[in-house]
Amino acid sequence: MSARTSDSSREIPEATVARLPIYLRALTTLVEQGTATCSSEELAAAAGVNSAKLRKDLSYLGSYGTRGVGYDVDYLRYQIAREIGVTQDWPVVIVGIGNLGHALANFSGFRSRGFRVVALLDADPERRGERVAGVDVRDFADLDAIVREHGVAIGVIATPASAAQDVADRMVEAGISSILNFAPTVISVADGVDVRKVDLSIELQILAYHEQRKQAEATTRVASEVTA
Amino acid sequence: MSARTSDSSREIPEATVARLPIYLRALTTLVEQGTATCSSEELAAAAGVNSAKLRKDLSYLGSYGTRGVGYDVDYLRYQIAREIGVTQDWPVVIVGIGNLGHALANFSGFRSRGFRVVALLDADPERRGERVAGVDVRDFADLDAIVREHGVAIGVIATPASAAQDVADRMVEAGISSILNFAPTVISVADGVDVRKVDLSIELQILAYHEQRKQAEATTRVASEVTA
DNA sequence: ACGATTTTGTTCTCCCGTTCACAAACTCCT
DNA sequence: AGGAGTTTGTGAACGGGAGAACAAAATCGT
Repeated sequence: MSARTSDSSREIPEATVARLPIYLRALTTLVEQGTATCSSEELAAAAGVNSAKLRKDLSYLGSYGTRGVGYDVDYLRYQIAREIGVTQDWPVVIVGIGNLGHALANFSGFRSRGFRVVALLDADPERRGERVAGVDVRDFADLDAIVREHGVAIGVIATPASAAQDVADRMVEAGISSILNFAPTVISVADGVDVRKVDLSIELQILAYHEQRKQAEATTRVASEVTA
Repeated sequence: MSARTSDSSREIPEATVARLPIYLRALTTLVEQGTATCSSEELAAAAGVNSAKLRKDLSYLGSYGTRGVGYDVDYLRYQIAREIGVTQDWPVVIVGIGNLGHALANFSGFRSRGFRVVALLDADPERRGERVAGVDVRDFADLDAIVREHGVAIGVIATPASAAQDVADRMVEAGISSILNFAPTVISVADGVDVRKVDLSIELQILAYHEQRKQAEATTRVASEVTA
């Protein structure tokens, strides 16, 4: 075991990693439709990307296609799933069971993609005993025990912004090393811990910016037509 | 009106646009704390970015800082808000009032940032008459009338994946030109329509990939320590 | 009034990601 | 068997964003 650095040494670019789940979903749809093989062109169309980009992305994983033929849908699907790591089961805890926490707990896309919600936590005693999506809401203080028991590596923060940093600190302390943050605030964590954030209002604001530009351009065009 | 292309001709890079809302939020926090001025270093820290990047981002909007001093928090906040377009009021419709739709309708970050939910729509007759966050759930067929009446430009899709493309088509037809898509599927729209997507399971999968890598590296390290 | 100090705005360089274009490799048909 | 037709995988060119580094401009102290 020395010359064969074969497998895990390939460094996959971040932009590619972000697209692999999209390809995975497109392939799953194709499998359900009974499609056995597909070309890069077809798969790219289903994923909404350029076919050259798709091929380059896939090339980072290996050579799983056949020239002149295309890709075996089921085989490629498995390879991508394995590369992402969703062939194994990932226990997840959700902290903050408000409106959003409820929605997340009930989200079927978790379960179907290798994620299992092992605990719902909330600091508010009022919420305890409540049962959401078949899981009891428990005390946030139980975090340590739950992480240890289930070997949880991924935590989801669905609390108000004011609580997010504290929750993140406690998560990292408990041993969680990947955090998905829905709270509208920047959280800082130690090196080695990954944080991704999802912010509804930021997405809307980006749309608003472009919308404003579109509308401004439209009125400018009208104005110049009038003066012309 | 020819030499003075002054104002709206500045093309702001997409990466910068995506960060402006973060700066806006950080500035709002500073205002609430009663801070009058701040340096690029402080603001960058609050926003979780590099200070050089922050300054370059702000330079696309104009010269709103004072060398040797920093930025007037309230003034800069207003300038960014105006640039993004959140000084005006944006009417928004949400389609699909399931768990996620509920959470979105109740999300306070909408209202506080210039977005007003003018209608909640669902195709399921069961849901009608229900009242969420002070807004009645109405028939999806009313979309055209509502868009016309309120001048809605932004639509939010919170339906299952199977319905998303159809909803998007109807939205575009009704005159909506910016869509925020929460359904886990790729939707295609005409040119000139902006689509942004938020996908919970994709974010989790990206985290899973990195988590898997971290764990693989940890075991490799242990293995090599054993053989060493 | 003027130099020291602070902090912005901007230039320059590097790197990552996208896209084009084509060679390699496979199938199919004759 | 061999040529025509497909489709993948990749080398190379290109564009945009990130960060370092510095010049310009403001304040402050003497």
